[in-house]
Amino acid sequence: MQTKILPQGILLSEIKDFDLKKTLDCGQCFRFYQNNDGSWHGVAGNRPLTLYQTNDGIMFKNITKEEFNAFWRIYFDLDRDYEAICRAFPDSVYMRKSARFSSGMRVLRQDAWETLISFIISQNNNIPRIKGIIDRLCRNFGQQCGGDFGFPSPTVLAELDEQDLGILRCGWRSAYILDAARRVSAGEINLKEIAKMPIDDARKALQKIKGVGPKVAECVLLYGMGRYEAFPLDVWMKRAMSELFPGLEPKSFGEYAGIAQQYIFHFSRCNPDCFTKC
DNA sequence: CGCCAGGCTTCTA
DNA sequence: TAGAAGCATGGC
Repeated sequence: MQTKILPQGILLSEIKDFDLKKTLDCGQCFRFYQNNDGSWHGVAGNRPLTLYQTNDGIMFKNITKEEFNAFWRIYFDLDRDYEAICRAFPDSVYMRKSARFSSGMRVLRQDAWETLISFIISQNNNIPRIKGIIDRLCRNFGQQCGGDFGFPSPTVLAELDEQDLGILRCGWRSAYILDAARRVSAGEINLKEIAKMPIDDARKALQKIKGVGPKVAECVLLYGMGRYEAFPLDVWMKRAMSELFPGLEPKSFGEYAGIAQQYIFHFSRCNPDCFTKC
């Protein structure tokens, strides 16, 4: 991996396994959108970013090398060798198909709070609407940063009530958002502590929040706490496990099971005919 | 228009 | 303690 400082920003080259579309459009984050010119724009926390793929590599527009190294390099998990991780996955036809189909996708290291709220919103919902609700959440209650809006803090949301959240049009999820905000804001739930706990303790701690069950907790651990052994099982993954990986369980996929999960999720969503028709 | 969405809580047997 | 109903909203 090499970085070059150019007038437009930081150009990242000689990087293996980094595909922007697969990474930003696979249902792990909800704040990035593709522009008409093919570039991507989004916000993580309070940091906006525009980036695009060129013949020479990936351009991170208008940022300093310091910001790249201190934040985006970690966010995009650029120091991990995905090829080596793939070699350690179980020897299975559908594992190989999933890894090949999804190659270039990286599992992001997002903020735990933002991930918690995002996946509370995601339940029994579809991705376009999830993105819309999160956009309204940030526009109405987030801090303005340039032309964008950051993700609102727990303390800001904890002061609101269900009427205030009506503007989100997120239905019954607003009670869950408020419960999470109040507990985190009060220190009753400490996300930094939870991130370091043994994983079963962390799961239990997260599920104390209203509206957080096994699936949402697993997503927070994987996408928001860098716990790569976490393995979210949604309806698609449950089906994939029983039909494509009979006899295997999350643990069978090892230390980086979460990456395997993301590959399999993407593969099976894009190829629903891989399941036996009945 | 009707079905369904990266589930969870609550109710019922 | 397992299984199903109910949940608000809108994308397709």
